[in-house]
Amino acid sequence: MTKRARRKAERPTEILDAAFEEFVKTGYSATRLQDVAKRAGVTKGTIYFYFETKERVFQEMMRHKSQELLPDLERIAAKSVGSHAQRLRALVTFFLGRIAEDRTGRETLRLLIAEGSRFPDMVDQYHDEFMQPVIDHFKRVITAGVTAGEFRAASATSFTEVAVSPAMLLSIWLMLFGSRRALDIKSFTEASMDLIMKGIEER
Amino acid sequence: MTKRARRKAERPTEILDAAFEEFVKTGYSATRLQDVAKRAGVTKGTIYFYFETKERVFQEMMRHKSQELLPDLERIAAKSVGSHAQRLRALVTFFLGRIAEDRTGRETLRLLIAEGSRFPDMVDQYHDEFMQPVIDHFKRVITAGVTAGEFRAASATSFTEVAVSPAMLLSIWLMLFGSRRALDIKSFTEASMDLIMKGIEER
Amino acid sequence: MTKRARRKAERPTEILDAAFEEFVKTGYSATRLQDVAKRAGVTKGTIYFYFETKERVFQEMMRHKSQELLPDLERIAAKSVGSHAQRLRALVTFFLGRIAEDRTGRETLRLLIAEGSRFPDMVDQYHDEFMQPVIDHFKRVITAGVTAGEFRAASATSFTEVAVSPAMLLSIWLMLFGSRRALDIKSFTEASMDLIMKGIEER
Amino acid sequence: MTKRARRKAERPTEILDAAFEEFVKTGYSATRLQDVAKRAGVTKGTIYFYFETKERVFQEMMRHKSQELLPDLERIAAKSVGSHAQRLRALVTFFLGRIAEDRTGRETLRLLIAEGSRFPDMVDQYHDEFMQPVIDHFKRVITAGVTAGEFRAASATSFTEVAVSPAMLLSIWLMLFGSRRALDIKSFTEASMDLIMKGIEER
DNA sequence: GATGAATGAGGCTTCATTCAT
DNA sequence: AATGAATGAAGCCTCATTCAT
Repeated sequence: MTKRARRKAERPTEILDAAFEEFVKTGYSATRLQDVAKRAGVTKGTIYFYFETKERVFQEMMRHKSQELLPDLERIAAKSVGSHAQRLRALVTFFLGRIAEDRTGRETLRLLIAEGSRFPDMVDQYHDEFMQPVIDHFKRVITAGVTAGEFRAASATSFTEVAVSPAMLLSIWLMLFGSRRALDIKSFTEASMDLIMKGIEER
Repeated sequence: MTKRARRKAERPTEILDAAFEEFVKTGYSATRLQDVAKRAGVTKGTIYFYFETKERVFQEMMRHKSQELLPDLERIAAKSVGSHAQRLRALVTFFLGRIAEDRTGRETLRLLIAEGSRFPDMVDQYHDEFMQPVIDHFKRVITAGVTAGEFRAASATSFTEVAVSPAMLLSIWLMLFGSRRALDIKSFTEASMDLIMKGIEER
Repeated sequence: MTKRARRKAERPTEILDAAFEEFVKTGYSATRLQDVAKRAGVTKGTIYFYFETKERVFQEMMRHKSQELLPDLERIAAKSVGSHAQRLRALVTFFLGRIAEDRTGRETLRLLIAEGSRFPDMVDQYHDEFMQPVIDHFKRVITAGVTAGEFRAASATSFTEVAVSPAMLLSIWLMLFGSRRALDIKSFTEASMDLIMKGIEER
Repeated sequence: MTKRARRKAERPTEILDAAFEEFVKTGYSATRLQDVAKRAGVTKGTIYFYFETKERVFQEMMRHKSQELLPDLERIAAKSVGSHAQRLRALVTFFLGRIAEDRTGRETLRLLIAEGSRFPDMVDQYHDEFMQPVIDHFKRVITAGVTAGEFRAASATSFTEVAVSPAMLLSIWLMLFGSRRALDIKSFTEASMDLIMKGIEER
């Protein structure tokens, strides 16, 4: 494959990466495709060669950026061992840690929240392909723990959305306040773990 | 007071209310002041008689809409009675219930998330005047409960941000998925209460 | 006459004076009647009570401000004595001196030049009621001097517009460059006088 | 050079020429870029492709139009021969003749006078790059004539601004009154020449 | 007489999109 | 494939003018 051909094959991705940065910086409406082009090192025309409209660029970018967390989560879940409590701890640790590190995931969520009403399908997709699977991961481990007698059979274990709550707070806090009103991530993670484990364990 | 004077006094609020609806519908950039005007029953020019720029309309609107929850929270906290556990329950119940009912609060948060990078001062203000006070309310009750021996002295009770997590998940879920992917609010509230109370109570 | 009545009678003049300053500062189109009102210590509505439109304010202001130089010139001419050379010297001295001092006259000319194409009648009026009379004043003295044998009978004395030239240069220079590129008015006046007198005197 | 490239190279000039006509017709503030575009045979957007703002269009246009007289003046001065009196005559003849013919130069001056307070740098530039050089041209010839004993050593020859006066009167007269109050240019030139030459010649 | 809230036409400017090269 | 000149719809904002009080 020639260097030129390689570049050609990478163009769309380069454009979507550039689009991500620009959309994050100024939001959908206020972002100029001109700036996306400049950041990607191409010209406006080139963007229109690969994507029909600005909307399309946004949608493809979101699709492109949304598919990174889930595989890792599955990998973690697959190879997790030990008691159910240990497995749940591993899940929580990984998940919160990932959110703390993963700026892309947070910004994707931000864009989803910001532009959701303009792109309802995208929101549905985010729910079905990310949110619900994440909740289900938790549900699987927790339900197994209940069956095994490690966790209480109660509303806290049957409605696992609540176990994901700390992750959501962390996401929003980091995207909103970032460094301006810093959050002690380590303490927050410990507190979350403490609350969740003590909250569901059988006595 | 004459009819004219009465109108003048009410105009700014009418405009800000209309602005809220429009900004919520399409976001800051994509909202036309023209439409805000129409919704408020005035013309473009009138908006500029009361507010300098579109940015100013947005900021004033956010300020106007942000100051509704806190007083109620304080009222609840003030007149709460019983054990610390009972008081915490009352707080959680009120808070989640309020989020479920209060579309305005959720949409305000949505706008803050969406346009935060454009209005950093607004974000700081939101943290200082809303987020932190809410956390502090929880901290006060929980800390008192720890002192009284009702709650465990542990990370879950020292880092009270985590107790607010369910509220954040509920907010985001409702603003994002709304009716499209309904959440059983009653069950979620029960699960949250269950997790929090069991998670922090002394055994 | 009551104080109120007196104020009332002065209002139009106050407005025109304010209008002069504002129009001078920003030109006809860019001047806001709002600012004129504020400077005059009234509100927009009041201006419209006295004048039909912005155009009218401008026209009346120009009429108001244009009628100050001529009477003085006539007074000087009337009471001038001595040889024709002495009388011409007096005229030149007064005229250049007056231009140097009279910011109003210069700014009026500036506005006329700037907005002339919008107000052709105003230009005609300026010519007929100011420019031509000034030239005629010079012509009267110079022609008398020629008849008396003091001045040469030549084109320089028959086409007296040329004797007014230095005044025009001074006007434009002061209005354009003002203090930024200062002109030595005393030297300029001397040079003008020298040129004119030596240029037309009989030998 | 392709057709497209040729257009691109010519566009800015075409736009500035169109801008000149429109600004002359209605002044800076009242001129619509829309009309400039139409006259240039393009659309609004195209103007903004080449120039940042309306102000910029005006400034570039003034720069573009201001640089036409001086080179000719220098050419005339360079190849002038004969006595100093003859050389001065040539200069005056050329200068007044040029002003009479050169509508562009007069309109440029008109715009400068009209909009000078909005564009002070432009005024300074006009002084430094046009006014002063012209005066210096006259000064050079006259001073040489004084040294050679042809002209008197007096204020009229040391302060050469005065020798430029007739040109200024002619400019203003033509731009203000134009055809409405016609001036006999030939007679005016003769009278100017007569006054200047007799006014400075040694006897 | 005077006020100033309200109007709405109109101008500057931006930017998604097109298309000839 | 890629460019970038050109378009023109659309939005923010201004301000002359009106008119109820």
